[in-house]
Amino acid sequence: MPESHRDDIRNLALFSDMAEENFEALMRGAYVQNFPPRVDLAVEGDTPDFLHIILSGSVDLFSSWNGRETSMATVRPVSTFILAASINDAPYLMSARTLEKSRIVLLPSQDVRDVFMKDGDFARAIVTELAQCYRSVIKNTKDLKLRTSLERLANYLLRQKNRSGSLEFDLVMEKRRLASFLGMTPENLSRAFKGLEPYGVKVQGNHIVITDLDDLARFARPNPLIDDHHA
Amino acid sequence: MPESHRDDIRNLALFSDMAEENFEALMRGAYVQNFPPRVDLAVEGDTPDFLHIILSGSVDLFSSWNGRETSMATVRPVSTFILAASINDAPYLMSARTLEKSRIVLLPSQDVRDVFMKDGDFARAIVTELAQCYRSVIKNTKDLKLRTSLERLANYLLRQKNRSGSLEFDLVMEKRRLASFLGMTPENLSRAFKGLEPYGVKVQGNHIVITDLDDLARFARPNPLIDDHHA
DNA sequence: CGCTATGTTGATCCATATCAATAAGTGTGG
DNA sequence: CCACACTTATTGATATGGATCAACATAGCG
Repeated sequence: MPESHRDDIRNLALFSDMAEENFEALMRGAYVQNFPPRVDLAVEGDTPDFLHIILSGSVDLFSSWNGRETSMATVRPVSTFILAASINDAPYLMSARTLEKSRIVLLPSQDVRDVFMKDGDFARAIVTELAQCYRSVIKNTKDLKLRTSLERLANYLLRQKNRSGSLEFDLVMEKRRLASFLGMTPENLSRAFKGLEPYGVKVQGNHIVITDLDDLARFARPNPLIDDHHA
Repeated sequence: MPESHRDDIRNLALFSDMAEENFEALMRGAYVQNFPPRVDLAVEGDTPDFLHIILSGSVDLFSSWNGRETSMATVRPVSTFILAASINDAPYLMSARTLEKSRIVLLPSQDVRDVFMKDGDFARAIVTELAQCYRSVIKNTKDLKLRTSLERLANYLLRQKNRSGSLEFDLVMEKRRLASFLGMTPENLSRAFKGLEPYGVKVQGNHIVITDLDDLARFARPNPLIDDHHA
């Protein structure tokens, strides 16, 4: 594995505090792989052979039931995914698929569990990571249960505005997937964008311009306990 | 604190592996309190002063936004709640309220974090607990996004059947709260119960009888990756 | 025993899904 | 580089799941 990747991983909060020898042990068993778009990395129900770390590209986490499918999250560099399943040695609850060409590190789950058992600092870092994941999912549940689809879209756009730091930005995923992520159909998303026009949202393709932030915020009523990710 | 409570807590997976002296340290700062029904134990947004352990009774975890409210989970003995917020020292994402007369242990969050920092076994136990919580919420999200309310109710009844080990059981919560938990209105729940009659579900008050398990299961299509809690 | 909260039922309304048709991209191979 | 195929996005018409409103019934509880 190239030195630069090693450093990227080492700098992740999850790995930055652990003993050097334990980190080395993990890296010895790790390997990096490049995947083309639309490759299945994991299927829900499978046992987690590897903890995944995404170095570049993006990965969709999604779930299916009874012929229906929904997008649960998008993973972007540099971060890990399916940590809970790896640690618990329990079946994946979500499938993972590359959205674009992606470079991914695979750490054998058994190695991760071995180091977890002997390195208290690693265990503590995992706690922090899982607590954040847990809180993110809770926020997502609140978003789903307490808001209409129009409100979810409005707040999503405000979050994207904050991430980009600008009132103009491009959507980071296909509208089709955004709809699924927000829990609606593509048709409904299309109409929802139209429905936000009166509140100062302009849409051209995947380019968004917020022309009246106050108006949009007044409608969306963003709330840190739902919308501030990593808080 | 009475010896019997001490043992109940010590036997929780979260506390069973930690060093005796650290457990004692936690217990020294702990105190037990009895609450009547409908008492607010925590309000979302508050900073987590205590990790709560429920010894008897039951507690509702719920969230609000913009005048709407939804029940997120029910906590029953013996287990802890709002662990993620306590460890992260981040604001509560859910409010907590006793549903009935409840006996609850309060552990100062600072003590918990102190022991967490020095006891690797405790840290590992927290990982296991959080990983389970995380997976539960993910399952809940899948339930919400992939199923209609009728399907959610059908699968809920099958889960209750498994917990009780019998085709006849009583609902463990008010229908009003069950509706909120399942993401529907009380009126809709009432009609959903009616809608399950053709599949062999009999309802009298809060007593449920499943008269045709196969038929109900054929409609509900339960799935371990959504419905098997603690798996 | 009444008071109050919960549960049911009916009528209606609204949000969202579905179905269908078209348009607009996007990628591929000739 | 273009033509074709295929996927995605949009728009309209319609259906339906679920919410809301209102009336009434029921059950705990003081």
